[in-house]
Amino acid sequence: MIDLKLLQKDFEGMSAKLTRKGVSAELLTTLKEKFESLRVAKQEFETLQAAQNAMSKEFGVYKREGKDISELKAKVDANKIKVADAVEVQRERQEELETIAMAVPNMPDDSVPDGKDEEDNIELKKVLTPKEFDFTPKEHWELAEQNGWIDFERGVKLATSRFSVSFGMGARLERALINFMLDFNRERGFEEVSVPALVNRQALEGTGQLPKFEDDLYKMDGQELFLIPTAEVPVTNLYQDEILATDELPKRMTAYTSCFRKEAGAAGRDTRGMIRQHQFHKVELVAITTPDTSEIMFEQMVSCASDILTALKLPHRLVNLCTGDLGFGAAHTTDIEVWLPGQDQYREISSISNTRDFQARRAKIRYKNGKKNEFVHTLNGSSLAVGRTLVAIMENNQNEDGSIDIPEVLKPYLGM
RNA sequence: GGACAGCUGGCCGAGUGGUCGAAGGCGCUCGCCUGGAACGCGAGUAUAGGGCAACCUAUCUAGGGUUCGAAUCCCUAGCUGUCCA
Repeated sequence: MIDLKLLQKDFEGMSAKLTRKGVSAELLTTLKEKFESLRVAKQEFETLQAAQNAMSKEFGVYKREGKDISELKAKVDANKIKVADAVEVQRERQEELETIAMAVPNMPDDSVPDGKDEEDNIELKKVLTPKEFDFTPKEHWELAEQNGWIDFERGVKLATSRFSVSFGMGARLERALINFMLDFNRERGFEEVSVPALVNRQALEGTGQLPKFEDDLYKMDGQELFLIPTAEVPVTNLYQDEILATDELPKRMTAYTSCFRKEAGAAGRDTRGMIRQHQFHKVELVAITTPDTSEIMFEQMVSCASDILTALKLPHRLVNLCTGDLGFGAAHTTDIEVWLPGQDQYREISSISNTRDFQARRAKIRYKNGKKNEFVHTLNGSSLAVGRTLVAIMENNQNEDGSIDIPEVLKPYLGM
């Protein structure tokens, strides 16, 4: 959530930043007014409640001393009605404010380029040069089927479209990749955690998926539980509503989970193959830091993900997402795109974001800065999307006969 | 699935309608004591919000209710434990 106090203090500054994310100045003005009117309502309630408390105390004294209470009772009864009204007003205003405030995205950093969509993202650097093929490289679904690694039809039979099944070496490679990534992350100082794949509404509000993006989530029938779209949700929310000691920070965690997305807005995109599935494996990095160290952590997380690709000898590039492509909660994001020779283009395989205090404010994750409690910074990033990594291995390591070379670093994980 | 018991501050634990934001203990912080430490002694020690000082509001698992007034009574949910299926 954006800082509503800051909005009061520096309306111009915040409005300039949020306009770049398509938030209108009118909405922000409304928000500012609602915040102020909530403050007034709170004060009114507190004044009335203070009177009520004082009179109730007096009531006790009267009773003990055996005085006549009828006059006091009349006063207190009258005030009680006022208190009830004030509570109602306050609740209404609170709700109005939250409805608006929870749907406002994070402020983009100044370093985020303006832009409409991924076309406007800025390439930061390339790592490893794509290999020249002396034949036309195939796309991964062709290779996957030829090698018997992935069965797209049977996935659809079991569930619906955008589900697939891995067999044999395909399945083993997925498992090897997950283990390799988790080990790699652990060596970089990220503690492995294993978390629930179902979370409640509060968790999703904490990280920003709700209330705005409910359409893309799978919800349990008749229960306020959702399948996680990313491990970022359970892992970040581990510390929801907690005040962490400074020496506990930074918290660095890595988790492997399945992720579930309806892909409601992606009809027709990537319908073939396993680029865009409703269920996919992902190894995630999450960090919780003090505000002054979050950018250092960000660089470490980007390096971690990029170095995994380098270890797998997969060419990739880093791009700085533009305002139009930036996610709801992110202040800035670096995407890592892996080279897919079959598709003859770079495709997203990881996304690393610093949300600064945006999620911390929603999830109430704070730390003790001396005597004061302050919001932490939270960061998240994939390292990596497992299915897409497998796709990249297939396409980059293919031979003319369709066979695929196994990356050296994975061989120990495959007993080779 | 059924029955019962419980959920209080960092931890343990007292508290069954008003003087309880909460005794006592442990822990922690500071001071005294000491060559240094332990022991002992003294003081302090929840969180959030508003004024940003006095002070006020909220919080004893969560949500609702009764009452002038709730940690304390009632209802619902969650969790934990014990027993029975």
